[in-house]
Amino acid sequence: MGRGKIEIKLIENPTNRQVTYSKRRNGIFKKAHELSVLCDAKVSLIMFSKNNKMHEYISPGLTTKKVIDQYQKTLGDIDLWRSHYEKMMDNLKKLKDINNKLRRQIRHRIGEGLDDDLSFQQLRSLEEDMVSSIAKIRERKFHVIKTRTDTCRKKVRSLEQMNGNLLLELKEKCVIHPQFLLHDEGDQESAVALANGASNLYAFCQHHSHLNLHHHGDDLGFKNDDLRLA
Amino acid sequence: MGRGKIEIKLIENPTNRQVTYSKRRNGIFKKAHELSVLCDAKVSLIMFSKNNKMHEYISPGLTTKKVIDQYQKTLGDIDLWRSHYEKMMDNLKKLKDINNKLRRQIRHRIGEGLDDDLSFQQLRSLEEDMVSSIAKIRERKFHVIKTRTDTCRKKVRSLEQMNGNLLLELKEKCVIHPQFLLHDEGDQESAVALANGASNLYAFCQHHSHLNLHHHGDDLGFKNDDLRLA
DNA sequence: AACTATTTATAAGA
DNA sequence: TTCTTATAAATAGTT
Repeated sequence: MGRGKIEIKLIENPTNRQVTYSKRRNGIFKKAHELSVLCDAKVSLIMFSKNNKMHEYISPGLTTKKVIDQYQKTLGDIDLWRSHYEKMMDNLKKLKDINNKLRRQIRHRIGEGLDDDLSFQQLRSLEEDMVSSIAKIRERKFHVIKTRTDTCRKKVRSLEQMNGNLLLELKEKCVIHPQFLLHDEGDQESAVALANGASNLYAFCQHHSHLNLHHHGDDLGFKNDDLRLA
Repeated sequence: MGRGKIEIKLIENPTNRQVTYSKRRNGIFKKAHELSVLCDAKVSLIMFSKNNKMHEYISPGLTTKKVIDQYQKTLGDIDLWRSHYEKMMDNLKKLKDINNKLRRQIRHRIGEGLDDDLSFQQLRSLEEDMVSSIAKIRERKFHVIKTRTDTCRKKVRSLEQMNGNLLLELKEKCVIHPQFLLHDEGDQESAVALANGASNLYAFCQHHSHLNLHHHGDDLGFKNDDLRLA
């Protein structure tokens, strides 16, 4: 803006440079002040000319010291936040590394990526490890099956006991009301069928007394598939 | 500069204010950079918006820290110089005050400016002081006169002694060469006259023996006026 | 330091 | 936020 356009590069002529410095310095100071007033901003403008002469502008009601203090506090906060951020980034990186190692191990253990970078020794070691792992798994499997089988047997015994009791009760009732007794086969299968009938009767009672005795989730410590396995 | 002219006062509308802050901030940063490049100046521009968001510009190849350090050093130097200057000014002022008091005192003591601002008490005190001072001066004057008189008497005695000796010497010489003896009056005045003649003779002898016995300045502790006073 | 032809910045509007 | 544009302001070169 002026008689001619100028390139933004060092003005070689010292006189021109000095004149331009003066003029533009005043221009910037004016603009800084306008910004302070228009937008209620805190502005600190410090400049040293080529011959180290200092000039400064500071928003009204402030001191350069105050601005510098606020500046340094802000920087400090940024540093604080940045160090925190950097620690998080470090953690993230470490976790990703571990994650990748684990994924690789898993791939190896499911037989993938074995020809990538595994030495024979590593393969042998992996194999051994897998064999001993399988042994452990089997041992555990048998233990679980045995436990479930035992549990199931206990249940069966308990139910048989209950059935026996119910059967006895039923027979007593039939003595009092003989019309209930259609057949008298007295074998095991009949007892079970009667027990099922009793079970249905029980469900019927639930419905009418508005009680909710259904079990949710695994509150009682075993699930449907436990029964299926038994 | 814009579609309309605006007054330089706080923009009340927060949206407008924010927009203007953004635009003008960029404008100032651009100008700061141009100044840095055109004039090889060190520019540090720190600003905080109304909601304490910070923005800064710093000349290429610099850090805000460096500028702040230089700023503080410059301020320190200014303070240092100023404190030195202020001490000098203080001293100067004190000396001027003392000077004025002394001048005033002197004026009073030579009887000038007595009606300016002196109370009766002060005048009485001044008078007393002057009287005692005059007494001291007189005392000293008499002491000096007495000392000089004594010194002079001693010289006279010494010279009379010398004269007596010379007179005796001269009489002896006259016995050997009687033609020198014109009168024989033997009284005091004659003795003195003869002493003066002897003095001349003595000067004659000096001249011929090339001895320099003249005394220079006050090497001997008394001067011509001492003799006049005696 | 003052002037002025130009360039640049920007207020308002979209 | 960004773009446009009429207008205000800054300033380069000159006196």
